[in-house]
Amino acid sequence: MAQAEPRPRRKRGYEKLLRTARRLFYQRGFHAVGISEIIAEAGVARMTLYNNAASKDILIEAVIEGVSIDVMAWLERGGASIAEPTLPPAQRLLALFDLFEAWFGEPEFQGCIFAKAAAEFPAHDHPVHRAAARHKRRLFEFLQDITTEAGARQPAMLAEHMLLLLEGATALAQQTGALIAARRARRAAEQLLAAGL
Amino acid sequence: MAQAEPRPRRKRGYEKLLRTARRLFYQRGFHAVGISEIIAEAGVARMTLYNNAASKDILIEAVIEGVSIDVMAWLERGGASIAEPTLPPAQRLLALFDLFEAWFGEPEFQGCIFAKAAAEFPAHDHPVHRAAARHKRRLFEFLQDITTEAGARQPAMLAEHMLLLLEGATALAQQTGALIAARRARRAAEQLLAAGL
DNA sequence: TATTAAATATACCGATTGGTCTATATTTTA
DNA sequence: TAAAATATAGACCAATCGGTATATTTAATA
Repeated sequence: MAQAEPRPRRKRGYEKLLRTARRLFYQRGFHAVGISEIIAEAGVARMTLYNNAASKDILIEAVIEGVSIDVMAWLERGGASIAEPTLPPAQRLLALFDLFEAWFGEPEFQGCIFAKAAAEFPAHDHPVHRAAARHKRRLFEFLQDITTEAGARQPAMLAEHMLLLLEGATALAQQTGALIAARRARRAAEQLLAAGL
Repeated sequence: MAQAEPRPRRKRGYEKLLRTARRLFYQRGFHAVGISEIIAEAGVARMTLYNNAASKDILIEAVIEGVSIDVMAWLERGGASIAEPTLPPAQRLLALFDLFEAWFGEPEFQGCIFAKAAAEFPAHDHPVHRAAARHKRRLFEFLQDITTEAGARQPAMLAEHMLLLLEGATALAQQTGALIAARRARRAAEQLLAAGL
């Protein structure tokens, strides 16, 4: 019964390409990073890209979708006790802000990759823009599940308030470099929770 | 002999170039729009750019700074009754959210140009990034003046809460296309004002 | 009016862009 | 082991990139 293999190593080159592209796009921007640089840094042949993605835009879309999947999986798996069932829901929401503060402090922090994607591909019907919007919707639903569970009077509104604060804090932290934004957002969240639960 | 400094000549071509660049950069992104397209659309010679700005980056910096000046002047002049001295300060803060809602509804709305600039020029010491951060600081001080005048217990914190909500609403509106974000942000602002005044 | 700054048109540059093609080699799987 | 994916190197492409050079013309001011 030799079945416990981790995963068939299919498309190793493309996966490495995706990881490298994710890093470079996030650190320097989608238009600022060229194909040649990505494949050189990934140590991969040019055709490894075009055999798997029809264009740079589609590669970017795949990167964005990959990040979204990873983020949501991490949140739902219980990253930083957010989904910890023993904690009261309000505490789990506030834990999110602590988590964001830690994120802002990381040296690689460069803001929200979805906000950046939507900014660089402003057309609402562009696949990359749509992928970014999709993620924000997933995030909202994730928050709404918690506010509902917390017994909020208006779960959707409270979830949107949390999302507004998280989004604002991330944007300000990236623009001004002031990671205190997370702490300030947490204070605001505490007050909104007190009013809305 | 202290002479009156020579009146700067009008540089009509360059000013038209700046206006066109502002529009194109905002609508489609800084890296996505090339020099040739800008000068073609402005109907201006290539050298009109390079006689006034040493590089594309410096042109972008000038554009950003110009937008910041216009925005701040408009706010301080009393755009949409925000600086209307007859209104109570709390109402003036809330008027800002109504104003943002109207902005989100404009067909040309594409988010915050400063957030986009900071996203496309992520290096904190890049002149364009610094210019964007500068504007956010000005905005914060503008808000802080009002919260102070309103007699807030912690004017700085309240101002940052307002900024977080405005920033978050703008980011979400651009990414998801949902202009309801402004209305939701206003509701949150009402609650935070009630708690903080 | 003479001077001079500002704007013009156009040709040019090397580098880079995203993308294609081909022919060979390496893995994976049936 | 053979067949079928997958990855390889690298030449090649037209188009565009940001930026420079030069010589000419337009327009504002002293």
